Amino acid sequence: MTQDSPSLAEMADRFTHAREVQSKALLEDYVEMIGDLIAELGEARVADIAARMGVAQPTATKAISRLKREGLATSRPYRGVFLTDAGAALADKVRARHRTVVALLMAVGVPEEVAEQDAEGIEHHVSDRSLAAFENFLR
Amino acid sequence: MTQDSPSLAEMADRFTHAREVQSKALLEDYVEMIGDLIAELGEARVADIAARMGVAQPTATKAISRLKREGLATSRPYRGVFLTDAGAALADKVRARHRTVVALLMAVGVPEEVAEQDAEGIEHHVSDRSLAAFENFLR
DNA sequence: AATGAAATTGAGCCAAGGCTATAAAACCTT
DNA sequence: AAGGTTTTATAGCCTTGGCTCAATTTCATT
Repeated sequence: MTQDSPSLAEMADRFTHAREVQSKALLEDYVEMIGDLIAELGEARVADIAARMGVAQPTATKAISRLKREGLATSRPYRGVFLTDAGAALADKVRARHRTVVALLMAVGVPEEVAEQDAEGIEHHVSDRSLAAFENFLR
Repeated sequence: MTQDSPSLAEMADRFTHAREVQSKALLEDYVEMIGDLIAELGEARVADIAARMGVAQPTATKAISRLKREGLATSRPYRGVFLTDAGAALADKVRARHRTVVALLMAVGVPEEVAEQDAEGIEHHVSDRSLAAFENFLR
C-alpha cells in the first residue's frame, strides 16, 4: 500500500512551503540572469536584464533593489549590477539545478524545447533531495 | 550537439510563460481542494478550505470570489462552495496531473514524502506535452 | 563643449494574495 | 423563541510584482 493519508496540518504545510518557494523564485531567476550577463558581456545592465526577463525596465530596477535588500547584489546608480558572494553562489546553484532539471526531463522523453520551457517554472520547486535523486538517476 | 542558444525573445517568453502559469496555480489548487472536499464530505465549507490551504479564512473567501469571477465555482452567502462544470473538469485534470507527477518523481528515486511536497509546486508547470512524456515513461 | 539620444530612476497606478479585527448571519440548545 | 457559539463576510492594511509616464543622468557625436 502507499501511505497514510496526510493530516490536515501536513496538507496545509505543503501549500505553505510551495508559497515560500515561490517568493524566492523570482530572486533566483534574476540572480542567475545577472550572472549570465556578467559572464557573457562583462557587465549586467538594467536594460539587458529587463529585456531578457521580458519585463519593463522599471520592473527590473525594482527587482534589483529587492536583490540588494536581500544581500544578493550591489549596484551604484546609473551603473551596472554586480553579485555579492552570496549572490554568485546562489547563481551557480540555480544554474546547476536548471541543467539537471532539463536533463532529467529529456531523459524521460520530453523534447528539448518543452523541457527548457517547463524547467523554467519547475526548477524552483525541486528540493535538494529531489535534485540528488535526479542526479543519481541520470548516472 | 545540443541546439542554438535561445534568442532574446525566446528567453523572455519563457519567463513570461512561467509567470502566467504561476498566476493560474493558486486557482488550480483551490479548485482541486474544493473537489476533494465535496467528494469526501459532501460539501466544501470556507472554513475547511482555509484550513487545508493553510490560510486565514478571509484569504480563502477572497480566493473563492476570484474562482467565481473566473467561472470555476459558485456559492451563496453562508452556504458551501460548488464547482461549475468548468471547475470540476479543471479539478479532475489537476488531480490526475498531480498523481502523475508524484509517480514520476518516485519512479526516478524520490522518496514519497519528498515527492508529495515537491509535486505541489512542480505540477503547475508541467505542460501537456511533458505530462504525456511522463505517462509514456511510466508505462 | 553642447546637444540630442539612450539608459536609469522615480512616482504613482493596479491586481493578487496574504493578514487582523469586526460585523453579521446561521446554527444549536436549552 | 432566545441566546450563545460558530461560521462567513467585510473592511482595511501590507508586500510583491507588474505597468506607464515623466524626470534625470550618462553617453556619444558633432
